[in-house]
Amino acid sequence: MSEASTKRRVERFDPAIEPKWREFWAREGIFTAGRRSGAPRRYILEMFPYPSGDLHIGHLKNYVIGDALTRYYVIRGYDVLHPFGWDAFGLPAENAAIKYGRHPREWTYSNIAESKKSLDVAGIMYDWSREVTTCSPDYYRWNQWLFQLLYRKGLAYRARATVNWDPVDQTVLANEQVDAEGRSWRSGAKVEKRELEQWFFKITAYAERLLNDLDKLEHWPERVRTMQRNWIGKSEGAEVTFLALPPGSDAPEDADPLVVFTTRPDTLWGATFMVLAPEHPLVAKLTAPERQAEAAAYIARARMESEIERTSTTREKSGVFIGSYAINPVNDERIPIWIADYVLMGYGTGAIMAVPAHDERDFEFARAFGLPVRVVVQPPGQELDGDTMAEAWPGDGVMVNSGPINGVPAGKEEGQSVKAAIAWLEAHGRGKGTVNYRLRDWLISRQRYWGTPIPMLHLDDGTIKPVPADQLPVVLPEVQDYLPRGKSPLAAAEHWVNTLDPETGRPARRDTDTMDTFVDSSWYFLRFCDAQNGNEIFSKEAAYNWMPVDQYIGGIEHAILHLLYSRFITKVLYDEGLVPDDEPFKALFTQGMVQRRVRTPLERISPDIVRFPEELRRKLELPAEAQTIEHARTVLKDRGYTLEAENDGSWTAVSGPVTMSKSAGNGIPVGPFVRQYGSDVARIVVLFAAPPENSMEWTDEGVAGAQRFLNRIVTLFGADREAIVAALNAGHDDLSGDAERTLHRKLHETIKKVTLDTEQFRFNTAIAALMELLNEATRYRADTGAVTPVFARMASTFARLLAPFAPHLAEELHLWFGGSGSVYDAGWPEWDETALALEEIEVVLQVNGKLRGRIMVPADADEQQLREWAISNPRVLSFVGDRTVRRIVVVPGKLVNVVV
RNA sequence: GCCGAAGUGGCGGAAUGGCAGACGCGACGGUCUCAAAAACCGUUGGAGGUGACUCCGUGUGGGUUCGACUCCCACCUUCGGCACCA
Repeated sequence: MSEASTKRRVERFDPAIEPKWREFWAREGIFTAGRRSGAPRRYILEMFPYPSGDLHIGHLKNYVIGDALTRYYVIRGYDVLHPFGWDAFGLPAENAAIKYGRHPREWTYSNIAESKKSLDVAGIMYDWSREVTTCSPDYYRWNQWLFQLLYRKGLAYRARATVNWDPVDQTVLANEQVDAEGRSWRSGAKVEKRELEQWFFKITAYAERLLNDLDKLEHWPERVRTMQRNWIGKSEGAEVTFLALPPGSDAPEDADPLVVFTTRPDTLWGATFMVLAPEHPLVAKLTAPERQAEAAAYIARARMESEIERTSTTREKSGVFIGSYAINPVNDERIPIWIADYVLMGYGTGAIMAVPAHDERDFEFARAFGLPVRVVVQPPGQELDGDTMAEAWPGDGVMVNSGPINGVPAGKEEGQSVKAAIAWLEAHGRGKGTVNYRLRDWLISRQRYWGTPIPMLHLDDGTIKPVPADQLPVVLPEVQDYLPRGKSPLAAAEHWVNTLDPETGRPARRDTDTMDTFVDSSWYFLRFCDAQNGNEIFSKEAAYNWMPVDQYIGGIEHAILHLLYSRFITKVLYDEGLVPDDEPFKALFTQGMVQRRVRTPLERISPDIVRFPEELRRKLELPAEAQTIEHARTVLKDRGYTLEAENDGSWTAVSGPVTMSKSAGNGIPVGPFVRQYGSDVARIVVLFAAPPENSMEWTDEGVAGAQRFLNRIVTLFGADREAIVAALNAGHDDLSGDAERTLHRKLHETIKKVTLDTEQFRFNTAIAALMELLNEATRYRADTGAVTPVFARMASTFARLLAPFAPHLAEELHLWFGGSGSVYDAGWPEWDETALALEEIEVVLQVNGKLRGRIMVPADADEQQLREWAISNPRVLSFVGDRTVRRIVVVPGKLVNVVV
């Protein structure tokens, strides 16, 4: 160890340097879009949050990733748009208002101020001149404009819909707010179904495009695309028209057409009964008088049940025969009509033909009620019998008992039974091939206060018309009581509700519902392109300038709803010619969660007995209040906890890693952490611990490691700052020494790795590469004992490579090394491939694929030479022994494998 | 049940057909100190050997290949999504 390094003073990374750089960035507008007009553009966006107030580290991860990418592209010379805003409408503000009597607006804006402060002290840099807040009339007026655009295009319509009704809170609930047992999350009451007039957006009109265009989104995670594909749920089949005979009639002229959807029209000849959803509109007419009571009871019961209960696969089949029959159009057979809750009104036509022999659900139903089973697909090598078969046969085979398609191979391909059956149906006018989607239209009405008023007028004669564009926004009125009482709280604002139709002067009532907040977030990324435009939703020019978003970053929990809605609205606006692309987000990255263990101290009541706190006991359902240490250890282990001894002899129960959250109480508040350790430390912890798509565990050890890394940077360069400036000015790098060449090569390897890794979101390995360079540099500095130009060049480059990950320290180093202005104007270093080349390289020698030795050879050694060196190598020879060499595989620059 | 992803040291992870375990954490040993912390240096997949070294090792079993953590087949486990969708 050299004299120089042992005497080196230990300096520490000081978080107190951070505030001045934040002020500097803001003052200089380093991260303001348009600062480098003419440079290549980049739009980087993190999903905007609901403003929940004070942020913890778990919230921060998303923003740290976006900030690192932004800084990387800014230092590379791009013109970057990196804006931020607030998804500020929604229930929490309203609930707080109900609970504390504070106005939702006041509550929301104070939360925004707090959240913004957390982002500021963390040094996450946005172009705040483009900030949007969805609860501001400046924003939601364009929500209303958008609603009216969809209305004009026939994509917004009004219809009756069944909603979840909480009889205790007297309010409508969203599907997500009803638990698996059909109870309200707030009141715990059993939710009822009610029919209400609601507004819908016709997203199903775009189902096919939303599905097909998923193939274009090659920079989206495959699992998100799969989830959207499943959600859209395309299935191809046929609609077949049966004739439903009223009870007691056999005359076809009395019959009503009854359309069913099926993906297996080829099995029509095996239909032995028909099932309608209990809500099906023809049920009332088709129910025989003597069946009336039973059917009504069944329908009432089904109505009480939640969707989840109804669609549970484990429950027994239930249903009621309603006393009438339908005529099967392929063979004119009369089959009984049942109602059963396993048929859903919302999918297909709400009616099915049941083919028990070849459908598992129909089979169960037939066996439960003793209905006949008729085989129409005979599988190869088996003889199915409808009376004895134990389960349905959904597989391949040959069509039998099927009139015109007998003998056709079963299947969906060309020349197989499904296509043949559709051809037959269409030729005879009894049905047609069709496509069905699981996706339903987007119900956007909410009977709640804190949202965008729906900008429509209802006239006394039943006419519904848009509020004229020049009267937008329809501003949310002030109300006394935010508690919904069956209607939106807006309905109580009489002076607001009652207005005049400006065209005719006739009295009109305003729509009292507000829009789903997912409407707000389905186009906010477009508003960022032109956030202050007071005349239009955004200018076409601004949208063409920035859209689509180059990189979108957010949580997997939005994989379906938000992303699907945004894609839909973007397509609508694309069809209007307002945006340049019909997809909003070119690339999507879904980050993992930040987790932290929860530590609960136990009370020690004797040397080997501990007492569990009440809360922990309840949470873990622990049997006893106090336990011996040994027993406590076992009991906790069964619940994923460990028991840890503290230095003072007390004991702590430690949970497994759980996602940081307010409710788990394990969040690390951003402000205090940043003041004590620095935002640069927090960033390194978050980015280095694991690949960003994985969840990561936040630990004290991780914090110490990140701190150590930054301290070692400061220690290595701090004392040498003047010498480094002098060496940088001294001119030529002397690469004649081995140590210098090694350091120079390591530097260029690092530039390459950090560049490529950062572009691929591999921040953990990029930072690992910087650590390796620091290790190499520390070694060099200790061995050389002097600041050489090569070392100085490395130091100044290091500052720039650090800029995406530890921005404050990067600026500080840049300043130390004589840089002027911001490190983000210093340019990103380029690597030199020639610097990566070695004169001598190590080649691996293998015998039968096993490593047996290494030799140093000139980098340009050819295959023949390598072959000779390998077979004359003593270690290789000793492993070859007296066996004959059968083959020699040479990979120049890498290895030689001798096969015997 | 169906679909998808993933299984590598004590831990987070690295290596995507060519030296398994980069980088970090932890642990152990040392230097400094009255002492501790910090910092620094060293060791750290397992087994064997005084040692140079040897054998084993990427969930399990097979396969392809001169060579497999990496590609293919089957299975096991874990996580996520969907789930009576006709």
